Amino acid sequence: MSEAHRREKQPEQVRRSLLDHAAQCAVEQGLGSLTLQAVADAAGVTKGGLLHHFPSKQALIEAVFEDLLTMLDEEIDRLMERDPLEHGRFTRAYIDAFFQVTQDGSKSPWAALSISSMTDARMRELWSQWICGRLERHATTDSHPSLQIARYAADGIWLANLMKLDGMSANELAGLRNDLETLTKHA
Amino acid sequence: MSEAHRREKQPEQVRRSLLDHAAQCAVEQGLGSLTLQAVADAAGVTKGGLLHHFPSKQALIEAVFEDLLTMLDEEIDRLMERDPLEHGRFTRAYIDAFFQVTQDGSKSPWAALSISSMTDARMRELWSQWICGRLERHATTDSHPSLQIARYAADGIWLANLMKLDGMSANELAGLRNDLETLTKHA
DNA sequence: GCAAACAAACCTACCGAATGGTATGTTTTT
DNA sequence: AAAAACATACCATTCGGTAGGTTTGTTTGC
Repeated sequence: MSEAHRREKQPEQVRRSLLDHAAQCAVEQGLGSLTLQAVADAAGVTKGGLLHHFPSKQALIEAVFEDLLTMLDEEIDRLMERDPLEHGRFTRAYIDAFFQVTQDGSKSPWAALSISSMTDARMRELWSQWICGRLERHATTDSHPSLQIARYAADGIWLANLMKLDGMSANELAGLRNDLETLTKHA
Repeated sequence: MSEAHRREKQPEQVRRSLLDHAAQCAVEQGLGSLTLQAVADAAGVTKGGLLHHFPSKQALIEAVFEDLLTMLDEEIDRLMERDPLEHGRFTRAYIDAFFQVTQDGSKSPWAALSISSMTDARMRELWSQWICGRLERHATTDSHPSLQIARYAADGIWLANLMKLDGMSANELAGLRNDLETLTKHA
């Protein structure tokens, strides 16, 4: 049925499309009830085509998670470059990055993904490794207890936004973000 | 095969057993891949027996969630009674209750449950209503920004413990809890 | 430079296991 | 006798994964 068969091959674009649409499908239907067929349809290929790029559902999900993790990592680097203050630089970038995806509410690709990741050992490992590595890298500037609390609070706020049917108001979020930023500076 | 058929009927106990084992199964395998058969087996009844108590899978899950929510609610009341200080009384109880389940790590019945609840609109509603109601009740004592941050941080810590393969050490948790408690008192 | 051969990128068709749910029977309680 | 508390048997479907085909791209041999 699909013409992907007959059009010129674009493996990279197809792969990207699969990752993006898988994330989106996961958001809309929840990762548990995510189906290969739905992802394939959304990406404009067949299930067979999908399984050519990702040999199993698990592989697909993990790839999406790694993809998002990489994006987060890069975004944090970007934010850190623009921060003149050394103390708490990573923490502020972490908070900012989380507030960015928090604003998107449950529309964010992170929503369903990171949620269901907790039931999956492999994904917990990926996340655990990432955060541990990052904290180690910035141990000299970001290990103060206040900064730890601030990061946890950012996680909590992110979580609260997922739990709410309608996310928090922009004002509310701005206020909270300000409070957290203050926390990272007064030390 | 089972003898539940032939033994004396104990609807209340069976119902309780189903709720408990459903929670436990959800923790072990994740709510998404939770199966009625597994729950029924664990509780020592057949799938038919389970479906007699809970007409559908969704109904079972919601019942478990409501059950846990009720327990949390009662525990918080209990903790609040023993707190002499008025300011931040609810917040401290909230934090303490969350640290209790946090200590259990991913063994806690809350783990998989509350996690997957985010993909379910009905459960988000239940949680949302509970926390909103509670915050309204204690508006005069628990609406200070610092308390809000403290509660969010408690959520974040709880979350972090679920993400880690091995939870935090008892020492680490104790330290964090102390920090949060301080946050609720200096105003 | 140009086929032939090979590999990569898809698609179609199908299978089998798992699972939620139904319908109905049997035993116990009231 | 009626209803509640179970069990047994079965159905319909969904969904992940496999097998093998077809088309497109790339490399190799001459």
